[in-house]
Amino acid sequence: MYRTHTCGELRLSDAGKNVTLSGWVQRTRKMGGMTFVDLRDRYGITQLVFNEENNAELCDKANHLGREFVIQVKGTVSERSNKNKNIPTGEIEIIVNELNVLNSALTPPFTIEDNTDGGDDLRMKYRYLDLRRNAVRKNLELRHRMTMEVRRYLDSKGFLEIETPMLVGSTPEGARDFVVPSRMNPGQFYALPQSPQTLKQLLMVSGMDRYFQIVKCFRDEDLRADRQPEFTQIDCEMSFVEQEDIIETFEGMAKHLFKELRGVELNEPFQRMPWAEAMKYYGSDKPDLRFEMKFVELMDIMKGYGFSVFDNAAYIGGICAKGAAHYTRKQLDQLTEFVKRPQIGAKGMVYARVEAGGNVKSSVDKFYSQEVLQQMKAAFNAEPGDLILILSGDDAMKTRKQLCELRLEMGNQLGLRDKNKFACLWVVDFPMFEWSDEENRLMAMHHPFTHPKDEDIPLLDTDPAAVRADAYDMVVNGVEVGGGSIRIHDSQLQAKMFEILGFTPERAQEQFGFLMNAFKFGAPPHGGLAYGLDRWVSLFAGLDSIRDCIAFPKNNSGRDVMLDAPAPLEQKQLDELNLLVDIKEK
RNA sequence: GGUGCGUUAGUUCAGUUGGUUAGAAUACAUGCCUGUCACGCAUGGGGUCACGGGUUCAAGUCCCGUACGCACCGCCA
Repeated sequence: MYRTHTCGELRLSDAGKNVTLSGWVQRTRKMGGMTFVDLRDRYGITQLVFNEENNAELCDKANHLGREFVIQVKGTVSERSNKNKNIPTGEIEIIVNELNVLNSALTPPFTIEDNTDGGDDLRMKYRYLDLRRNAVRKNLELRHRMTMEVRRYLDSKGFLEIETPMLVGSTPEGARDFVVPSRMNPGQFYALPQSPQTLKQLLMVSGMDRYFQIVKCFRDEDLRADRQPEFTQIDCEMSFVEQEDIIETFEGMAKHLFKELRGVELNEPFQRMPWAEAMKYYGSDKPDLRFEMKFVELMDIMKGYGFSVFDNAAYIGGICAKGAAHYTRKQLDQLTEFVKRPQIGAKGMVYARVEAGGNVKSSVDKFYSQEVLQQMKAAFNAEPGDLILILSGDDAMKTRKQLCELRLEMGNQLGLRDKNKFACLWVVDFPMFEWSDEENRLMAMHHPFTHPKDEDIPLLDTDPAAVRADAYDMVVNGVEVGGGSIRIHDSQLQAKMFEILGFTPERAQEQFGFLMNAFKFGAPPHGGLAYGLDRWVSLFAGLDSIRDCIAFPKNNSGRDVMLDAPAPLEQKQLDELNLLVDIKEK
């Protein structure tokens, strides 16, 4: 038997027991004739003691243990004379009488400790060592508990977990597909699913009624800190439901997760905000509502006083940072530099401080009387000590996005984005379509199976860009943690949708005929939602990157540096698949 | 497809205006130390300054290119 206990479970009440432990050597400390060894496994650390006076040979053996050696020891649990209050096993230690080295180990390339000296790249290359560290292991444990709670909650609501295939057909809309060549069907390709969207809709046609799946999805797009080419969705679909039923079910699940995994009781219904309002007041479809700092539009107040930047603008708007009037000229210049960065793209920034007496002192005083500035102050409900920051531009949507960046930056600087505070929100009434300059046509904002709002259906013929959808996103702390919609279940309406999206009837039939045909055989009204598991875990663990909650993630270039994938195929494999590789010169 | 930052010891980093033998911490090895737990002390080994080219009497340092890493924009139904 390799062990009678783990390295995290022995306590003072176990004193006197003879035990066998196995694990990794965290570190050794030699104190003259005594040697202490910290033995680690995923449950904790237990201190081993070797004493030259008792057994010189054994102590010498312990002195030659290296970091990360795998050992087994037998000994007696003993109360420590000097207790360590920092670890759960700190009141006891093992007086060792037998030591077996099960495996030696090379010196690891970085220290296996909470505060490792290893950089990201190195830790990814030796991810199996990185996973020995508490920080990363805890994230995987949280992920496990989350999937267990998801299953428990959905099972209690009558959902069936059903697997859908990983080898499916490529679809034209949406992200690029990862494709898989078929050996048995020369020249033909599968694609890995971007999501099981159409399959889960077919399960509704099958009468499965309530489906879920914790499922890998694949998108061949560039990566970000919060985007991996393969990621995990909690994918759900329900029949005979309206938007309200789905929101109720999955708000319930969110509350369940908050309670079980974070100990946070959310009793109030989540805030709802139409998409148009989110864009108008926060410049984003995923506003961070941990802090207010709503946009105030100033066109009526500040246009027409000879300040040409504002006079020529299509949008003037600002935010009020409570109590930030103490910002120095240098700090304000840095904020101006921030909004002028190319990826944000503002031309400049106007600021105004509300002074102790209530006077407003702005960077554009020579254009505006105190009277106008007071009107502006009133529009913000600003008080003495507040700082007002204003952006303008000739494109309202772009300027709002710039203001959104500024708002988030001010939230950061003023410490308003506390990782232990949670602001949950449903963004609803998304537009059905958005214009694509690249494609020069309307594209589905959510996906082409989304049901338009009933009252907007007449607009499909007259003004499709104004049509709103029965689509909704859940946003927590400015992170889109999930989204879904009511689906079209009528083959006629679905055909019309493809027409608006620029599909010919033939092409729609070819790509999505399986779905439209299925709808002719009695499709129930249905809808659903998908949560991003990686993002939920990151949110609960307070991570900056979803990589930290994925056991073996890809790097920024989509590479697995541990496996060194992707890699070229051998010619034999290419031949078998009838593939020719022809890399174009750049 | 694009922008920014980075690449120096096993690791994390410093390296001044271009100027002698490239440093620190940590890790590693050896020795001392009988209650440590980030132990302490001493000694030691360890460098293709990412790669290629250029400027210069002289390049870790300046310039150009390439590769790789990170963040972001585009992209992500």
